[in-house]
Amino acid sequence: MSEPIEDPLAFHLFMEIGIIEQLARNRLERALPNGLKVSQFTVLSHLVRLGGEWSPARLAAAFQVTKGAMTNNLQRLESRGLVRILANPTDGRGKLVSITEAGRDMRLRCVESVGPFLVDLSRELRDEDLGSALLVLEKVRIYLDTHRS
Amino acid sequence: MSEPIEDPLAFHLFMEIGIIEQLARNRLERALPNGLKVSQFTVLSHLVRLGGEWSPARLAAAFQVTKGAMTNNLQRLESRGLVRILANPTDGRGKLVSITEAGRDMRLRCVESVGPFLVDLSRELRDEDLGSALLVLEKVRIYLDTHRS
DNA sequence: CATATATGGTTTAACGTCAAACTAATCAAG
DNA sequence: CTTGATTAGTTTGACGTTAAACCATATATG
Repeated sequence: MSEPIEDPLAFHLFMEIGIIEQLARNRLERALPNGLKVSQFTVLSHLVRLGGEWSPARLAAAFQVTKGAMTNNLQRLESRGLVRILANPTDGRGKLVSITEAGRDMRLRCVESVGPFLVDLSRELRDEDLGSALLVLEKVRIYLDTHRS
Repeated sequence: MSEPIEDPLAFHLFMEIGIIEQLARNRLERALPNGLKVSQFTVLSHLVRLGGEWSPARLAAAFQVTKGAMTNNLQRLESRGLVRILANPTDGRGKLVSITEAGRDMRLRCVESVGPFLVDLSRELRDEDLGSALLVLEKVRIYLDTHRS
C-alpha cells in the first residue's frame, strides 16, 4: 500500500536538532540562577572564555541573532552589572562590551548549577562520540552560514 | 594571564545546536511554499511518513511542544484542508488527526522546494558522517527526554 | 454509585525573537 | 567639503511558543 517514504539524512538531522534545542534550552534555563536566560548566559560565557572587548554587532553575528535581540540581552546584562558597556572611543557609532567581575562570578555560578546535568550526560556518551558529532555539526553550521542565499 | 577556560564538550554541542537550529529554521522556512511554518511542515511530514490517526497530545509529545502550540498549528493546517480532525469516537475528550490528500500534495511540494538545498548539503558532508552524528544526537535527545527532572 | 484525580484540548498573558524602519556616525567619491 | 552609501545600535509591531488556568470527559477508589 503506502510505500515507506525515506527522507535525506540531513532532514532527520534538522528534526533531531529542533527537538534537542527545545529540550536543552528548557533544561538549561531552569538550571540557571536568578532567571538568567540561556541567551544571556552564552554571552557571558563568550566574554569570559575569549576575553577582551566586543561590539554588540560582533556578538550578534557570533550567536546568529539579530542586533535587536542582542541589544535586549545586553541591556539586561548591564542592568544587573554583569557586563560593562562603553562607547567605542574610535568609532562614534559603536559600543564595546566587556565582562565585569560580577559577570565572571555569575558565569561561574551558572556553570556550577548546570554542571551536574552535563556530567550525567557525559556518563551516557563518550567524549569521542560527542567530539565527532561536534565536528559534523560545525561543518553543517558553516555550510548554513555561508549559503544563506 | 587569563588561563584558557575549557567547557565540557556537551556544552559546545548545545551551543552549536542552538545556532544551527536558528539558521536551519530560517533557511527552511523561507524555502517552504505559501508561508507554511516548519512546525506545520513537520506535522505534515510525520503524518505522511507514519500514517494513521494521531491525537494532538501524541503529536505534541512527539515534537516536544506544548499542547497549546499544537492546537495552534493543527488549526492552521485544518483551515487549509491539509489535515482532517475528527472527534475520537472512543474518547469524548480526544480528537484524531490524519493527513488529507491535499496535505500529502503539500508535503510533496515542500520536500521538492527544500530538496535542492539538502542535496547541496549532502555534497558537502558524507552520509556516513551525518548518520553517525545523528546516532549521537538521538542518544542526547533520549537522555534529555528521560531526565527532565 | 459517588467522589477524587488524571487526562485531552483550548485559551490567556507574558516573553523572546525577528524583520524592518529609523537615527546617528563613518567612509568613499567626486 | 559634500553628497551617497554603509554600518552600529535602537525601537517598533507581528509572530510563535510557553506556562498556567480552565472546561469537559475518563478513570480509579472507596
